[in-house]
Amino acid sequence: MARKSGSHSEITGPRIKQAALELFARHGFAAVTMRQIAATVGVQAGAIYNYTPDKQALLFDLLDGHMLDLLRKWSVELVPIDPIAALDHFVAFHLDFHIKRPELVFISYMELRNLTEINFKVIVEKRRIYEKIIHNLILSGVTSGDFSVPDPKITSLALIALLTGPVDWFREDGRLTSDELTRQYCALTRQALGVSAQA
Amino acid sequence: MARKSGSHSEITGPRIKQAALELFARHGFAAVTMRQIAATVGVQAGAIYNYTPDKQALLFDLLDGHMLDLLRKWSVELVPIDPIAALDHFVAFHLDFHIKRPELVFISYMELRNLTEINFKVIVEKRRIYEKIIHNLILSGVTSGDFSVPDPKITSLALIALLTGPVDWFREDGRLTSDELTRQYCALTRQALGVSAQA
DNA sequence: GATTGATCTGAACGTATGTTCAGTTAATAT
DNA sequence: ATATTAACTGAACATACGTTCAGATCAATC
Repeated sequence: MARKSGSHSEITGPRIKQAALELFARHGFAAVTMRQIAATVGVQAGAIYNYTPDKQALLFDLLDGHMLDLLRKWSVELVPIDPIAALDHFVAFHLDFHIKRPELVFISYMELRNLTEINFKVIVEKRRIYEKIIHNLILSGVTSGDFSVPDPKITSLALIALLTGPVDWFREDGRLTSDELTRQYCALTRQALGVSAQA
Repeated sequence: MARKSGSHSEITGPRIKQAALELFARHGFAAVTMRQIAATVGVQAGAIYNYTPDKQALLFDLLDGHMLDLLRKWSVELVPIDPIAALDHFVAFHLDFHIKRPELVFISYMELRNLTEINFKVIVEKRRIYEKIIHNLILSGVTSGDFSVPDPKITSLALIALLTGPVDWFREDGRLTSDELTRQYCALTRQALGVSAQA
């Protein structure tokens, strides 16, 4: 055997994924060509096919990896039992996770339709699992009397939209630190869920 | 002259726009071909060029028309002076306008990057004007003491994200009527802006 | 019924696409 | 030194793209 360590593949593979991510986010999946990705990495288009079977797999791996990362990271969080504390915890987690991955969040939202039917279903199922987390969280707060919302299902969808919004405008080097962002969104969501002023 | 009235152009033109809108929304601007649009309308690809100079203009006209429509419709609204009533009015207006045009809202958010630089600036400027409306509305409520928010600028951005979210999931024939949706989102935004419980 | 001109067809244009693959390169192991 | 083979090149493949345009079509006008 030749080229075990010191091989380029260990560096070229991730670089292709990274280039695909950035280009898909900036120009859209359909508008990006394999040659553009290759040029960004510094290889010829043919070389990409040593690392992915086709363009579709390149997109799917990015989205599926993103959702797996999200679910795995949440599964090891230590979530408080108290609904209000749990809400704060979720808000902080969701904001932190999403703000650190603006490109992945963006393409996960808007390149779903470019997935094949099978790949689409895989991603949607993972998303459904995540939505269930916040839904259950709201339900437990309503049951305990800590939250006051007219419709937990709608509120959970609204909350995700609210908490994902900052991805569009938050900048790490902006006038707002991520800590301040979290504090403000904790207050905002508490108000939105009708948590009484003290606590 | 021949063919003044009874001309096909009066019907084909709008049909091309409509087909482009639906296809752009479903598959993305870059993924849609002129031949697909033509086939949807029932003409050959070449015929489209009687109605638009190129594919780019097709996209721009949709987005610019959408923003013009939004700003014009708001400009003739009779907005209450009282900040809380004005907020309710804005929430109802924004939800109603956006829910009725899910495809336009979707492509306005995600096809911006496929505009040429000049066209991009035109749309972003119109969007800025709209954002200023809700920003000023919040500022007036904070000044009057009706609202309690830590940062009006961030809150205005969060509010737009919150109020545009339903476009993704609201269905006219779903279990929620648009009136109920409006009522719930009025309550949700009041809570989010810290409006005290009575009123 | 001949003329007009807006509307549309159908083929062609140059260029670009995703993907394949025979062959070159170069780092490792013997 | 030689053999081995992962990694990559560069050209080619069939197909598709946006756009153009000479000519066909046909309803309204004279």
